[in-house]
Amino acid sequence: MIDPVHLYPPLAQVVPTLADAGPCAAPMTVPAGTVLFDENAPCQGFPMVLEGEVKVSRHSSDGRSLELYRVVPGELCLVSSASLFRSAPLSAHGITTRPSTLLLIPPAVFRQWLETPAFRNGVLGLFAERMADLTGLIDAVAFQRLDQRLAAALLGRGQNLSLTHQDLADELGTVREIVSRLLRRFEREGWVELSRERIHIHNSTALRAVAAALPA
Amino acid sequence: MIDPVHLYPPLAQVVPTLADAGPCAAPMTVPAGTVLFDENAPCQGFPMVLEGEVKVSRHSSDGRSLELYRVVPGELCLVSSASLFRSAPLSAHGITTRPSTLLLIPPAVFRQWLETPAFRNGVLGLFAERMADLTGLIDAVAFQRLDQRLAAALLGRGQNLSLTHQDLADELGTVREIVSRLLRRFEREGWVELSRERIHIHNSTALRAVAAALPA
DNA sequence: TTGACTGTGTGACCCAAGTCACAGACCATC
DNA sequence: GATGGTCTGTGACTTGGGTCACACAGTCAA
Repeated sequence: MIDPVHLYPPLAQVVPTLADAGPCAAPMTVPAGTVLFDENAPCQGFPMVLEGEVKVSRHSSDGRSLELYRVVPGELCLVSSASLFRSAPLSAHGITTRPSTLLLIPPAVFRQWLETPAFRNGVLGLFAERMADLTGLIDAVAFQRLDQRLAAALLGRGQNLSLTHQDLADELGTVREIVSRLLRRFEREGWVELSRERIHIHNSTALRAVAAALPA
Repeated sequence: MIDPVHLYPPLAQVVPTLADAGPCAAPMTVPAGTVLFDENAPCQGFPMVLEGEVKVSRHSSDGRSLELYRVVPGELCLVSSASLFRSAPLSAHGITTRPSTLLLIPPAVFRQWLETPAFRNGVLGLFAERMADLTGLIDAVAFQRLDQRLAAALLGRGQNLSLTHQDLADELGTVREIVSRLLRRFEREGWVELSRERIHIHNSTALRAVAAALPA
């Protein structure tokens, strides 16, 4: 099993406690593409990601979708768990992007862990982090053009991305055609090179400039 | 002074504790329009609204602004306080919409209060609530047309609203002209009646239908 | 009453983004 | 190598929303 001690911040400090209480929550391993929770089926318990990645997104009535954020190892998935703190569930959609190992912490245990200040701070820190993500997303969606957001989405994943235009569209909350068009533009500028399910980045500096809305 | 006992949920249960620790945090009263915190000047401490209202919004580089949510009596302002749980501040703008009384809770005291489970749950509930607000806003901005959002913004404030088109624009993250145009459309439909700084709602059912994107 | 200021209405125009309808390209596998 | 799936490119068109440049109406104070 994965040693929780190597989980990275901000919950790392809690790990001793976690290790103590470890046996009470069975870690589970699921393949990529597993739906952990859904618009109308919140999961009961606090999923902590030990390995892998969970993508949390919202879906519009007309079939588009928009990624809210991703949960990486060491983090708790708060959208799902947040519903345990309020009456109504937060409608969002959680899916693993790759094979993942999760710890599903029962509410009772979670509440008990909250007794320790370090864990508490970790959780509050996570909430704060998520709020930052969401407010950032809000003004991206409200105030930025799609080419900027697309450029930003391409960065920070290495030189070679392996995904479809539809994947990017779902991430940005738009449709495939638009992504294709913009990527084509980027290619004509010589910033990227496109092939099937593959984007190779040649000029990340230019992309960064677009993302920051600097005049080209 | 306002009796905290009458503050409404979700922090109501905490009030005994609050009353105990009351003297350590001086309540302060400020006029409407007071800027509590700013993009680059987070307030140090956890402001709890006892009376009045705080509007939290973001501003774009090109002068537009978008309301994130409002903090009403009994709630803590989390955006500002959230920065105390992470390295970077959450850049947002907080301003009172009317004369307000606030309790500024010092971090040390706050952390102490977190020892009591009821307070903890209240705070986590608030965080969850805010996340719900924000995700709701995200898909409004991403997936809804402006007439829907405007209609929604008009509802739930009584029959007679007294505000300028610019106020609504700032709330929705758009510009005045668009709001004027849409309101004019609503007026031509006979749903509202417009005069200077005043909107009278004649047909809230129709507005609700638009807000819900039902075919007119 | 005369300004000055703040709000409102509006028309002309622009552009980003979305829609529709395809045509190919690539890939698997039978 | 035929066939059906998934992915990609693209042109034509629509449209929502934003920009600009005004005119004009209330309101208030000097």
